[in-house]
Amino acid sequence: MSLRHGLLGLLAEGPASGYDLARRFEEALGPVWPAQHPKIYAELSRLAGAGMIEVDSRGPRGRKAYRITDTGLAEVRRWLAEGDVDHTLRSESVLRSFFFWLMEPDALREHLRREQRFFAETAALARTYAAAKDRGDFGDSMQTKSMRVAVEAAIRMYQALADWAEWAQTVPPAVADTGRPDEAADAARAPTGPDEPAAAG
Amino acid sequence: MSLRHGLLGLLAEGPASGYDLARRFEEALGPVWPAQHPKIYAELSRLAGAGMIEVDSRGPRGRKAYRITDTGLAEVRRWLAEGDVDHTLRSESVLRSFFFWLMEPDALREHLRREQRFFAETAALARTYAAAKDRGDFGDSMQTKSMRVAVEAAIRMYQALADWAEWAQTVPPAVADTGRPDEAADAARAPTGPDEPAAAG
DNA sequence: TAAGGACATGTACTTAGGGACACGTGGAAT
DNA sequence: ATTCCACGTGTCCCTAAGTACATGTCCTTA
Repeated sequence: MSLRHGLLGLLAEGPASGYDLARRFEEALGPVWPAQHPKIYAELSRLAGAGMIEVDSRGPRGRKAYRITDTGLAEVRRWLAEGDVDHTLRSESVLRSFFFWLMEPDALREHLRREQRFFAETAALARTYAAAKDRGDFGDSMQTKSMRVAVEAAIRMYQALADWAEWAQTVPPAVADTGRPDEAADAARAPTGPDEPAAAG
Repeated sequence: MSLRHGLLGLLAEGPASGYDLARRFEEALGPVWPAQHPKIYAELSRLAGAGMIEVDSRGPRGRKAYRITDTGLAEVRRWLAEGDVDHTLRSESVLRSFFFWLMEPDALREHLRREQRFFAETAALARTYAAAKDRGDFGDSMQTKSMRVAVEAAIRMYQALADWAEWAQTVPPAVADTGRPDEAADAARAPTGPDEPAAAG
């Protein structure tokens, strides 16, 4: 349940409304931890109920800004100190790659080109943020420095994926010219013996 | 709903039971797309209902092996051909990094060391699979080649994250000596004006 | 002054994910 | 003979995530 801690972490930087937090999630945390506003408002209520945040101020359009409490601050810190990190990297791009052999060579090439472009552009975008931060455009608070570290992760991951997509385009000749995809597919549908052992571990 | 397509993709390689598929998801697809057996069995029923798979054979302990149908095969192919790829990379590791400024310098250093080690080890493990495949240990079917491409993604992503964690350890001096973490936290709790504009986009 | 868009908060509903529980079988080793 | 373990399939329930819907306000611009 990292949304809870994401919200607390953002509120540790200063008071913010649900709307603010939704925007920050979309803009900054979105790529690594998506969250829509309904979830955020719901979680804020829960956090307020648990005494981890409290209403800091009320603004124009029913705006409610929340402030983190000592309890809330202790909770984020506890979460950060606790070592159990979930290391799964859900990636549909990589999931798809397991099944590239089912694609037509042309479609695959086109797909990889698109993926490469997307990842390269995203990496480039992250680099411009990093450059702005390094120039000091956002000040040099500790929060900004952490953000810089997070952006560096984005740069490296997206660049790695861009490189991967580029590299994969050099492989397809081998993938493509092994035979028609339908051979294997026919084999799959044929009533063969029950098992083949799982391949990779 | 990629679980559905993951299952269809695996079944395109040949008939398999829910148990087999659960194992393959855990062993091969786990890091990029986790799925537990209850979800898998449920989804298999749904797929069978939709005529995308059918029972291929029954084995010893009530074992049911499924086979993909032409409808099912068409559906995976449709999914693969359709361009809408969800590019979010849910990563708790990176999410946490946004909040590194809330951690004590020592704990942070230790955390980063652990992360680096984990990612490096995972990358190394992926490399041994890649090497085995390159030696031809798993044959050279098209499926194996796709798997090799997927493994390459794992290698590069995990290596990127390992490098990132290592790099991050060289930054902390700056993160650490900017001031006591509690200053900012105190500021967060202080009843200041409602807003500061969201920083990064 | 009318209209459009950003601001702002929520509810309702549906699906996905994950853990706990439940049950039974076949084979291998003690 | 018994015991243990891997095999094998499922249900139940709670939480998380995501989409659609609903409502209203303030400000700017045509």
